[in-house]
Amino acid sequence: MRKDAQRNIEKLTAAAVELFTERGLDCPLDEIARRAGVSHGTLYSRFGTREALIDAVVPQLAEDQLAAAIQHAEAGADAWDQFARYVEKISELISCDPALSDAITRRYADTPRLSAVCDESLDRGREYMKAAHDAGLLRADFTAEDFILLFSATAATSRTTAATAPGSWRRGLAFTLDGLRATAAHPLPVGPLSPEQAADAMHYNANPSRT
Amino acid sequence: MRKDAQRNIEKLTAAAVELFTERGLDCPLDEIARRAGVSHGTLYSRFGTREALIDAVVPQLAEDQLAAAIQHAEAGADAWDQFARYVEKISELISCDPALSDAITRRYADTPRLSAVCDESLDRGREYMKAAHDAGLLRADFTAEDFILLFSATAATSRTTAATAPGSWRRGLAFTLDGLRATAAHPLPVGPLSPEQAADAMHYNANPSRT
DNA sequence: AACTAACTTGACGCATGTGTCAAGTACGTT
DNA sequence: AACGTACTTGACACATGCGTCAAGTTAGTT
Repeated sequence: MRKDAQRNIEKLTAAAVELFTERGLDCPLDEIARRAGVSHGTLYSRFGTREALIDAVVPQLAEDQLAAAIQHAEAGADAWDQFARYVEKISELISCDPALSDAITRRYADTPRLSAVCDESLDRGREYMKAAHDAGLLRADFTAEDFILLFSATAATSRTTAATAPGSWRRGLAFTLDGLRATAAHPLPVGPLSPEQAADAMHYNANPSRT
Repeated sequence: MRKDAQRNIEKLTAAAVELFTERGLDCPLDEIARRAGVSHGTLYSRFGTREALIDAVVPQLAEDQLAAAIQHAEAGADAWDQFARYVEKISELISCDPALSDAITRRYADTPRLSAVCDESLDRGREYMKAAHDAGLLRADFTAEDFILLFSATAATSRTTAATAPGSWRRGLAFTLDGLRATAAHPLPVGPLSPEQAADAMHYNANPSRT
């Protein structure tokens, strides 16, 4: 690898981090190249596909932030608190960083490293869930597959209200969390998603193109 | 107005109803023209803008369906039930009909007739809310402006899971509704949206274009 | 049946974004 | 310092979608 090529990769990586964070993983590749100060041909020749660029850049970003979420959760007083703080913090990440939002909701499929990072974090969520179940604080019919319902709801709410009422996803989430306490439970109208359904829903490639 | 022009308007209207319902209010105008069997130039000369077409076509659609929601709500046994059934039915409309989803979440702004229809339905929602408040069944800190949080969450969930687990928005909503009962209430982290914020959030023109 | 105004057409220009490739540039080796 | 290869460039082709308009067509009046 020649030095100039190496330098370009670094410039592209840095620009990608910035733009992904500002605008989400679907931002125009041309802009990334422009901000990096190279032609977009270079970007294609270095990374080939958007997915490859994402997978080269975002996992680190995600890992750092998701680690912070775990830390935040650990400060919880009891099992419920930890569960709630975990969900809140992930939601906060989703609402503050479009890149994280797209990562966690699995907007792009061919990003194995990124997926691994996110899966790992979800595993932690599952532990908090289990602990809260065992403590009898989280309603028993909440399953690991329900996380996606929480996160996609928050993602939508924060997108809708970001411009006018930035924090209000917290309000929506608080309503839902109150419904997740064991004491609030009423029978649910439909069963949980199967793990496969949840995985598919996660890999649902946004840009709805209801076409 | 010449007869052929009249006929074309009818063909366009019919095609628009179909495509809006299938794909949402943002479907390509060219396709509507194609399905109507006219050139897209005709569509532009008859309606001028997408908003004008929407406002000519969707209010009727919305009115019918929203009326059904009211009817569905009325069947509830008590004030809570009516409130819940109202929210559920609106959510169902959102999840089954992309046109309704875009209408209710106010995806396009310059559609006065459509807005009026939606506002009217929201007013009914407010009445159910009030009754449920008065009966002490709905948590006191839920405000009219919180409806948007509910609906945008459902819209997102049903978009995410429509392909794999069509009914699961009901599950997410059920969690939240359980959190809206007076008995489930815990203090909220942030205050309600102001009416202005809610209005802005509603008029938030989707197609996020986080640009 | 001729005429005119209303109407329709489809090609055009515009903008955004993806992905490719021949030609030109520059690295670093000899 | 000359050379070959790795690398970069920017124009190109492609696709989608919006919006316009001169030219052609048709309705319906005289």
